[in-house]
Formats: sequence, C-alpha cells, structure tokens
Amino acid sequence: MPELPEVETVRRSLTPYVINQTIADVTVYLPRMVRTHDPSGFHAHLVGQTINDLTRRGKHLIWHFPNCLMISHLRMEGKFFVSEESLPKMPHEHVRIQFTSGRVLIYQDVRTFGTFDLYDKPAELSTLKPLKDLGLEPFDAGFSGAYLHDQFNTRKGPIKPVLLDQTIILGLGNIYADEVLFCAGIHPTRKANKISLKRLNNLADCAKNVLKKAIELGGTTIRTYENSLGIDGLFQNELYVHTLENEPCRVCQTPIRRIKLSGRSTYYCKNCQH
DNA sequence: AGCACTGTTTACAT
DNA sequence: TATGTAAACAGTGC
Repeated sequence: MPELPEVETVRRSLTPYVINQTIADVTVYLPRMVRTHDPSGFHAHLVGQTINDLTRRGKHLIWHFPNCLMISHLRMEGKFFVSEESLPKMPHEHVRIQFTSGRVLIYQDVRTFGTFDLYDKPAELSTLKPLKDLGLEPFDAGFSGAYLHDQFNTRKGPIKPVLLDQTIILGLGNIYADEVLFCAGIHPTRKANKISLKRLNNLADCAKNVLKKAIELGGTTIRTYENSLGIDGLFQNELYVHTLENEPCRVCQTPIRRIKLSGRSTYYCKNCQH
C-alpha cells in the first residue's frame, strides 16, 4: 500500500507501538527480502536493539536503532501488523520481530516484493544505497515549479511517467500522479519539457496539496488493500480520475478516460486536462 | 482456461 | 541519456 501518504500513515500508526521497544527475536521466513544480510546476520544485528525512532523518506521507512538503521520498503503490497501476543505464522508472513514486552511486529506481503536493508549508522542518511539517488519530496524546501522546470528539461516524453521517477519527485505513485495531473489541469501525455513554468508552479502546489489531503485522510484504500492496523484510509472518496474510467468527471461530467503510459494505467479527463 | 490487471522498482535493450 | 519492456510474485476478475 505504498505511495507517500500510505507510507506516512503506516509510520504514524506504527510509531506508538514500536518506539522504545526492544527486540528479543527476529525471524526471516523469506531470506531474499533482506538484501544486505543473511537471516543469521540480520538476527545478530537486531536482537537487543531498541527502536529509537521511525522516520520516512519517500516511500521508504527508516527504523533507527542505537547501532544501526533498517530501511524497509513495502513495494506493492507490504503491510505491517502489530499484535500484543504471539500468534501462529500468518499467511504471507515473511518477517517477524518479537519485542521483549511480548508485543510482535509482523510483516506480510502477498507478492513478496518488499525489501529490508540494514546499515551501520551513517553520517548522512542520503549516502545509503536505497536513498542516495532520490529526488525532492513535495514537502522539501527547494521543491517548486522552478525545480520541476529544471528537472524536466531533458524529458521529451509524456509527463505522467516522469512524475513516477523517484529521482525527480519523491513519493508519487500511480494513484497520486494521476490525481496531481488532474488538479493541475495537465494532460498526462503532454511533453514534460514543453510545460510552462507557470503551469509547473501550479503542478508543484497541486503535488503538495493532494499529498497533504491524502495524509490527513489516512491514504487511499482501493481493491483489497488496507493499512497496517487493518483500518482503511478515506482518500478514495476524494479521487477525481484514478480508477474512475467511464465515470462522469466530478467537475464537467465528461467520462473519464483510461490509457496506458509506460505500462501503467493512466486516468484523466480530456475536457479538464490539456 | 487464459489473459489482463494490480498503490513498485530494477535490469536490460534500444 | 532517456525511455520502454519484462521481470520479480501472487492473487483477482473477466
């Protein structure tokens, strides 16, 4: 369930349950999910460590320990789940962290794309491999229409796939890219490097506003997805185009269209977006 | 049954 | 370089 608002929702909901918890045991059922260590090395580094903080960069969760960092990514369908008592292994459970308090943190992932990385504490977070090539989040200082104008300079193709490029804008995925483009009135196939600074200023504002609203509503729940604690987000009620093929546009009643761009379904209103 | 589709990212080809 | 495609995988729906 991972675009920036969903990951932020996971971070916020998990935080009170994991901060100051000390790890008693770690079980990795699917070793390839841990990319930096084998299961015994992962276990050895984490047991006895206390979680000091849980932060986020883009769609990555960053778990802070006294002696190391764990960076996890939910990819398509990763979910964390907290239990106050030990449970039998759950379907699609791949990692379990047992705390000394008796509390348990379980990672479930039907498609098994999620990842865990463990690193020694660096001087700069941005030097770590999963984070080093990432662009600016819409909430970062420096994110602006001018920044986008500069970054889009070499991008001759449709803007939609460019919005998904995490080395430029950090945190947008397929849902919010469509919604941000609708908000900005920009057609998804418009060439990125041909969009005026004025329109990119508007796009930058839309990115901030759409993500802010989505975070406030606990993210988007569509299809079978739900957030970490089993509670649905509410932003699906605020969608204007994504998943709404053939539905009348909420603004002008024109049926919403769906096309494919770089292999991803892309929804837009041909009347509102140019 | 078989294919298309899925909130992501990566390697690889052109 | 930039961009498109396939792949990692499992499940759902038509």
